[in-house]
Amino acid sequence: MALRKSPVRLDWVDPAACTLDYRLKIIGRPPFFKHLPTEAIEEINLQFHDHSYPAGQAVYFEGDTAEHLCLVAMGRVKLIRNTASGHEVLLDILHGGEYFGNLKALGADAYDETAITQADCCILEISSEHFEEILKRYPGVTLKVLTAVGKRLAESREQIAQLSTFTVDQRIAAALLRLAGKVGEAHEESVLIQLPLSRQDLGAMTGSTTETVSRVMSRFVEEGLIRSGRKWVAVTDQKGLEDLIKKGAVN
Amino acid sequence: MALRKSPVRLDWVDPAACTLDYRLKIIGRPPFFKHLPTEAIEEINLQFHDHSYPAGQAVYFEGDTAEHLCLVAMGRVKLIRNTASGHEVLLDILHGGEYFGNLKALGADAYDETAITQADCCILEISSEHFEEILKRYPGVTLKVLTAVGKRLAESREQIAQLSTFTVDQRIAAALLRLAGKVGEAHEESVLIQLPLSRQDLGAMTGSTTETVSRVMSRFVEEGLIRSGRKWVAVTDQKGLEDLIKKGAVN
DNA sequence: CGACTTTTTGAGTCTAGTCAAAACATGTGG
DNA sequence: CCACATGTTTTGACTAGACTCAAAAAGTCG
Repeated sequence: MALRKSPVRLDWVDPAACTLDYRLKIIGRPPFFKHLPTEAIEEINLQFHDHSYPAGQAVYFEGDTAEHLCLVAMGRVKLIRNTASGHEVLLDILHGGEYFGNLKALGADAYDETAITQADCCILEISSEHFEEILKRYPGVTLKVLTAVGKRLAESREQIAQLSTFTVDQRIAAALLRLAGKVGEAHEESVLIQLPLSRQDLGAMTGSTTETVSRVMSRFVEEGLIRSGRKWVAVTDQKGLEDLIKKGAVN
Repeated sequence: MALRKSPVRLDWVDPAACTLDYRLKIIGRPPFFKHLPTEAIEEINLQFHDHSYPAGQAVYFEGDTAEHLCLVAMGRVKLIRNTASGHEVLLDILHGGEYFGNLKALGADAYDETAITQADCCILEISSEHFEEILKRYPGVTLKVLTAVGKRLAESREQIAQLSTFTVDQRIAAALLRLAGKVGEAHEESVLIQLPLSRQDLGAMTGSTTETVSRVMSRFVEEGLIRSGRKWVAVTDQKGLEDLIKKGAVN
């Protein structure tokens, strides 16, 4: 069921790709800027600096002083925590228009996770101070930021509940559905998850191991729930995966 | 090693206990009100209503329309999520001065967890609208709320990392240390966790089962790390528990 | 093609869950 | 104050899900 070549196609990122037009589009995406008029976005744009990162490079490390709020303009960014035991936990994968830097810029001192580019990226960064100025100038934004963070908190708690009660099968199914909903690209028979996703990544997302993920995914393929190859996955039977998650209810 | 009677003593709560003085003290505790002058606290106080709940009663349920932000004045409140599989996940246990209601009041529609009193409680509640008015009147508060929510997000992510990589032993040790730090009461040889805490509660906190928690705790008692009885725990060897958590590093 | 990475498969082990029953506490009412 | 009803904790035996280690197979890229 695996294709010869990965069907995942990420936009090629060259440093010049972040045109003014594109920057404005990206800055207008986060829920806390979306409602602002074009002039405001243009003004805010002046405070952002863009940086290009090749795939696999760190934007910042866990423990660094939290000086920036970042927006993914192009590419994909992984948020990772390294535990004392040397294990890697993949907290989230972000794509165009999503913010990170965890808003530590506001009050806390250090980043509590590492941000690594998963593909070539263009990242827009704003300093803590400039962001606070924006909050002062556009008071409505603060409340929206609060809502956005609240949403992330809710998601984290959902994740906690899942890790606490789901089997590995269910956690993997949930992760695939979440990613499909987020960066899914509809094809004839399936929804392609538009990012390079290895078994190891999935293991780190679900609190499992590469080998176990591999076994489970092979079974999912046999059962016709997904199609998958090296570093790519497509969901073919969304309802089937959802049923698998609910199935725990029988216990 | 178990005492005949639980050493945990919670203040008795009678409906009249929430005197004006006490209310003002509690309202001044959350990080987002702490910095306000007395007059402001007094004004804010007028928007809060107090409610008494006997132990084991729900303040609100998961899915209810999120209409209130709450403060624990007296007693203890458990934040719980019920999964589709019928399992209970204990997200947090709150005590005097801590807020809950998850700030859904700001933007989102429904509570995403159930709040149940673990002991007799006095809860201060404020409506969504009144809270928003306060945010407008005291602009600095919004930013502090944001910081507070950000902190909870960071804690949740820590929790995710722990669930993903820790063994049950380590998760239980971490939970005990967290609770000891939060509601711990120093005694000669130990730190008593000042709340009624059953093995089942600990199971729900650590994504484990009553039986497993019981076995692990018995071992902890043997090893002199804790002392425990029916619905109470005291940490006797904090460093021992910390070592246990770090021990994963050997893997 | 050949070096490298990722994925798969296999066998063995162990942690933690399940089910069932006993032991223990606690509070109640006689 | 004792006996009973109830809820909590402990213990035991068994099972199974998932991890570990090791090696082979399959993709990918220069």
